[in-house]
Amino acid sequence: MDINGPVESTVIEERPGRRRLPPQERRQQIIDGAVAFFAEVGFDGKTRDLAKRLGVTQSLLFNYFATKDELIEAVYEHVYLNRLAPDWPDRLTDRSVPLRDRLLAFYKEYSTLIFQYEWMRIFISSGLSGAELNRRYLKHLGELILKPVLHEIEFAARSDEVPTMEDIWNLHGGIVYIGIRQHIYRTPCPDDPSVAITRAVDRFLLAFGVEQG
Amino acid sequence: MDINGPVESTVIEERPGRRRLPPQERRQQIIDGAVAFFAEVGFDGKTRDLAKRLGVTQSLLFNYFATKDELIEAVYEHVYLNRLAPDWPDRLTDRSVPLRDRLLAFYKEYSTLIFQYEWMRIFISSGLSGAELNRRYLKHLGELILKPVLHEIEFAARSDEVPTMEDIWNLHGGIVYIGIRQHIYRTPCPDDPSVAITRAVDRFLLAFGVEQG
DNA sequence: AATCTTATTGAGCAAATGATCTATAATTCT
DNA sequence: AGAATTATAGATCATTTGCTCAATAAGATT
Repeated sequence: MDINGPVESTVIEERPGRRRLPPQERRQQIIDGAVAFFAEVGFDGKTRDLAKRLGVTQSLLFNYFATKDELIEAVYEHVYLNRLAPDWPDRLTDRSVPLRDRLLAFYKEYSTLIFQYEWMRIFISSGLSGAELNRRYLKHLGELILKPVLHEIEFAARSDEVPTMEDIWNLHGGIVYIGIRQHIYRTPCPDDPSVAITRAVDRFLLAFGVEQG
Repeated sequence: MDINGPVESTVIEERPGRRRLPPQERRQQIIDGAVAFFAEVGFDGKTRDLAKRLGVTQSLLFNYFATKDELIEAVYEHVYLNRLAPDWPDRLTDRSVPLRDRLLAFYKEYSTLIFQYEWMRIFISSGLSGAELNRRYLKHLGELILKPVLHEIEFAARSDEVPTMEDIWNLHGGIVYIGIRQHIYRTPCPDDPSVAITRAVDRFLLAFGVEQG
């Protein structure tokens, strides 16, 4: 017996006629669709194709976004927003936790966030087209994440060598490259990148004599 | 006194009228211009803009290439061709040379080849758009370069750990990422990447106990 | 049930764009 | 120098594409 409310509400209604949605909701639906669409075909994808995929008229898009560029801007914001969790700087510098654990926790969490089709492709596309948000994101990443990582490794280093910022970018790049191979090049990749990440982090720490438990 | 022939022949003639070139030469000129153009604006750049940059009519382009896609294909071939020097597999496996020297020689040579505006951007653009040449290139890279590198490091390894193919891709990705930051993200980068490369290679070799002179 | 509000549609415009075709003039050959 | 060849230009076509606007109907209100 169905006592938990209308299950049929979860069934997608294939009603071919027009479907009237609250503007807020429709706007979000368009953005979500646009993210998936532009990730797949690039920002030169045609608004008519996007509309067709949404099951909606092309002219409707321009009711919610004055221009295509404005829609793309909304896509940027939706994708870039909250990708850098605000608590990472604190967690990365919490010296009550072994540095290796902090780094592994960060990169495993971060990689599940960014090793996603839509993020990877929109990130690279927007980088290619010189989007301001892209440069801002990388600057934030450097300042809020990588620079603290540098200092933590410096602090924990037991060897005479100490890492440079370029070394940190190298560590980071090697890891990000997994996502690039997966979603940009569409090359065969390990299903679970965490072992490659672990090994990369361990090699890095080893080079600077950081204790690894 | 000018006795060494007509110097003025090296002066670029700003003749505004039509300039008739041998087809072979014009074709090459168009390809070269297209490489620079598409690298800058992406493959959705307009043929009219390309023609204007070349100082030539748009219709002329279609005299040399039946379609825009055919032109792009020619751009791919021009850019991808001979990027992987055929002697690297041999040089990388020449055990009369210390492994570290071989790796450093390869990556310094390879990085000067690929850390270039046009290559980097066309490589990434073509990867995004799923070009077949891109996947073929990466497959070749893996088979002809990275797999030998793996075996050489395995052979030279003095630690109990031995690298995996994923580790090699990680080494490679960390290095390539320099070029991505430079030309895709247009982020501040070291003028000379060779010190970062050297340090990355040394960290890698250290992790597997390879002698480093 | 009738009315009102407005989200959505469908037709269509103006500019952009890939591609075509004929006229023109640069270069070569005789 | 004149004729022949053909690389190039200029005009133009057929679609495509971002965008507009008046008409329509879905859902809320009374």
